[in-house]
Amino acid sequence: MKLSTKGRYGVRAMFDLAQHMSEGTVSLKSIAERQGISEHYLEQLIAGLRKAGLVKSVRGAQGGYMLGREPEKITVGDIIRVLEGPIAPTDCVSEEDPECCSKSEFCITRPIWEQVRDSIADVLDSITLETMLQDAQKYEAENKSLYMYYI
Amino acid sequence: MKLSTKGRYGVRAMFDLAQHMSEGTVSLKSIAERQGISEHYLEQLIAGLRKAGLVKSVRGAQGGYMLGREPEKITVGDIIRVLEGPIAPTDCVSEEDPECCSKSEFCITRPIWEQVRDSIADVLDSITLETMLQDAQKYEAENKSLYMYYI
DNA sequence: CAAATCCCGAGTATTTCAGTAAGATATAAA
DNA sequence: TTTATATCTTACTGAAATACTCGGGATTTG
Repeated sequence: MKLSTKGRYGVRAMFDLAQHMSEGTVSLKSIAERQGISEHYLEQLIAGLRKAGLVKSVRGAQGGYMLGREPEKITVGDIIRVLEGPIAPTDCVSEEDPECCSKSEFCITRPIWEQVRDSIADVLDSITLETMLQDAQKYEAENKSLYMYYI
Repeated sequence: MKLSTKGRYGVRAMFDLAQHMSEGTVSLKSIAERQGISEHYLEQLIAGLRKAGLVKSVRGAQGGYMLGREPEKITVGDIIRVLEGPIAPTDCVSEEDPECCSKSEFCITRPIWEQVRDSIADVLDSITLETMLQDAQKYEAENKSLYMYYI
């Protein structure tokens, strides 16, 4: 029941992009440096985010990435689903095409995993990049400015 | 963010034990057969459950296993924690000794993983073997008796 | 004693994770 | 037009986890 680095790095990279929205495009290199993530590895993750429309890219010199849409329209759930796959504590309750065990019409444990799935999805879908930006501003206003993103 | 077979098999085995409480001890072989789980593999899982006090064992012929305490005092969360470790979508918010990234006093993403952890724990801790037995009885009363446990 | 049963440690094939490496393609600036 | 700066793409790799299998030892009942 652990998130892999894909999901965690992905959320940090997307938040980094949200923080630097005003700069137009942001290079992968600068994100990787600020976040302490391998550049090549982040490249693979962001490729998925781009295909899903969560980021846009501009090639060539002075190119880079930017958010695919407004930060209030991107949830943590969106990012996690792209990078970790559909939310599913088990295959039989996957958000997309659940692989039900054909042997059973009824399973005593399935409702449990469904509840787990829904409670995770509720949390992740309730948090947008915009709410994260607001939280960050709150912390800064309280002079607790020493937050970082190394997870 | 997937449960492994350890947790899933473990919950099924414990529920099986709960269903056969009246029989005194239940052999590993009979649980494995009913649940369609490898006997040797289940042996390893139940060893952990025994060390945690969730099941008791009786050695020798006619021996077997039984619940370590009343089914209303055993939650799905208890079982999952033994077999999958502390609930923790990331190491930095683990239920036991979280490994915080020393680089940061404050992290914008940690509160998110804390919320995820707590929502999972709330679900798993709210369900006991007793509530599962009651659910099973309800289904049987409705003649929907074809439930199975193969996940 | 023999059979049934729990107990214990080691080995193993497969998959996933978390990258690394190498090069192709596109564009802005000199 | 060349060069530097970027994104894009595919392939490879070492380490760890997963989901078992295998072999044998200890304990109790009939």
